[in-house]
Amino acid sequence: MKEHIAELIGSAIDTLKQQEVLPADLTPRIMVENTKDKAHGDFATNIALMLAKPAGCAPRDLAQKLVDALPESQNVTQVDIAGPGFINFFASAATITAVVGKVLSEKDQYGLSQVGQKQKIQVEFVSANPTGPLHVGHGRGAAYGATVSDLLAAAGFDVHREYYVNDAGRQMDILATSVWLRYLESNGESFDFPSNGYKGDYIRDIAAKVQAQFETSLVKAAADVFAGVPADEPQGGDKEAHIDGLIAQAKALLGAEGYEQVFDIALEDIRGDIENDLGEFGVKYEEWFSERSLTRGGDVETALKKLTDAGHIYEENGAQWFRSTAFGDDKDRCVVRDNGMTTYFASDIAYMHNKFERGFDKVLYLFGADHHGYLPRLKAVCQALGYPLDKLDFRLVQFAILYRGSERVQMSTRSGSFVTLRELRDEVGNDAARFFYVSRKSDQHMGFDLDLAKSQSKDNPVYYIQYAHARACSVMRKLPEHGWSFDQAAGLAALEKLDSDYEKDLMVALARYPEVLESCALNYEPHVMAQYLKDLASDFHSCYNALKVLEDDAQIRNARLALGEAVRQVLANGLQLLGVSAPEEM
RNA sequence: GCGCCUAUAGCUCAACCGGAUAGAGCAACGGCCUUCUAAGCCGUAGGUUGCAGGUUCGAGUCCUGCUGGGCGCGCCA
Repeated sequence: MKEHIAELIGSAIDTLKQQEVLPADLTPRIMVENTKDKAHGDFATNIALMLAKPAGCAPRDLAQKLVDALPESQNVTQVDIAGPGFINFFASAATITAVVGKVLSEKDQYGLSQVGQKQKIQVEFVSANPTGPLHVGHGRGAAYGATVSDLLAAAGFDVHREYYVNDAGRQMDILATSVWLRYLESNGESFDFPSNGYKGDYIRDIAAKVQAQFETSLVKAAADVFAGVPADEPQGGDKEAHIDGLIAQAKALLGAEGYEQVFDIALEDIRGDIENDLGEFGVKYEEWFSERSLTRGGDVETALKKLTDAGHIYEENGAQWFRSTAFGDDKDRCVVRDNGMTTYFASDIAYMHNKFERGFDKVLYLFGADHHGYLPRLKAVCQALGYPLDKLDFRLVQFAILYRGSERVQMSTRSGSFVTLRELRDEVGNDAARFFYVSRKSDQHMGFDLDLAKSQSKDNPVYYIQYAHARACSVMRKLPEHGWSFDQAAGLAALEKLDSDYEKDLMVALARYPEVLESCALNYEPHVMAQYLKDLASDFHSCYNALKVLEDDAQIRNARLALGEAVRQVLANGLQLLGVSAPEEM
């Protein structure tokens, strides 16, 4: 309908151009909005306000000329000029009721868009280091990424969801060594556990798996393990040097093969656990992309060579640097250390190169807010590799600040004192957690009160929407008790009998769904969908309380059933996109 | 010190890429179940959109400065 009105206005503008009221070279962006106030009709445009200056006349005068030039339309019953020069359109009853039949025939396809034109978009999100279970902070990124991905798919994009597994590097070594030390403990060795090691209980669980698979074959005496290792912090030493010393000892005593066995058990256990956790949360990936595969497959080398050949790499102090300052970054970035090891950033370069090589039209990074400092260097990489910047998109997801009541919860992965995503899901439920996470704008800081979220009650807005859905189902279930059944054709034929504001509001809301979906997808803003569903549910609850569906009058009854079913369908479609279930009864 | 994000009702958050009287929920107060699920509905109250300027027909939205909060600035990952 908005498109239709925009066409009418476009036609009027063309007419005015011919009459030389408007300059011929004008190509205005015609904006048609839903009105907030019923007195302003159903749709409004501010076009006269925007074109007043180029036309050289007062907004209201121009509005009048535009209205005079508007073509006739069966869909429009009245056009007003209001306020400073808005043009308000009143839609015909048939135009408004048409959406009900459309929803009922398209069902779960209603609202899907082809705006993405099957463009291939790669979405990377969560990508937390596989050094422990996900905590509630990761949950927001997971829910946001999954919903944005699903919205993009619904908008006609070919979406490839990806989790980048940081399975290389020092943190993983610390993890593997922590597991091995716990394994030694359980085999009777005693020593002070390194202060910088991973201390969560899950480390012992993994150690038990090492035990089950290798029994005592990987046991070494504690005295040998700690021989020559720098002192730990509590003993007046340096905790970093201490843990690095232990890692070196683990590699030396176990040999490359033995060390990798422990390492791989730890990695696969935690990565698999994360995959299960996210899977239960309704968050699925097309691909779990291994960082190690970039190093081992020569991708890092290839990407760095490409940058070197293009003259973006230089050597200094025995290390190699990427000249990211040439593309607006604060400082140049090291890619190969003086000891010959490539940096984490070198892997990032290779990964981006790899993404582009795979032919994605768009590459979307969803980061936690603490990674915002990476944007300039990643944009630099994109340009240095010779790809246009508009292929790249970033969204930062702000942290959820945790509270227990009014008290702030401090979190640290290393110390093991975090609230896990799994704990949250167990206590709040997947539906409430998914909904809560995406109901705020992603770049907005979010206060997450655990006590409130765990309260399992009315405070969780998701129930409000689910209840509306369940109510619509409930009415349908009641039909047989009265000896009735739903006659859809009769209902659709009688829609014009639904002339209350309650019913009209509902139909207008239903008609908005496709544009809400499209806008959410293109702007990566799932919270707008959450908001929309709350509004739709609210309209439905109001209508439900004001008007009885199961009337004796068969025409009205079937018409209201048709409307109710259409609302139910749209609620179900929207909830599905948010990863929230749509229960038939509560 | 430099950079990014942010500031809207007592609390948690919206406001459709500059539009009409800034909206919901929770908390507070008052009504509505012998009628389709009261996890609901209706009503009342609550605001100088952090502060000060600027841009224009028009600013919560855009620009500048200031203040408060979050985060980031390694040959770490």
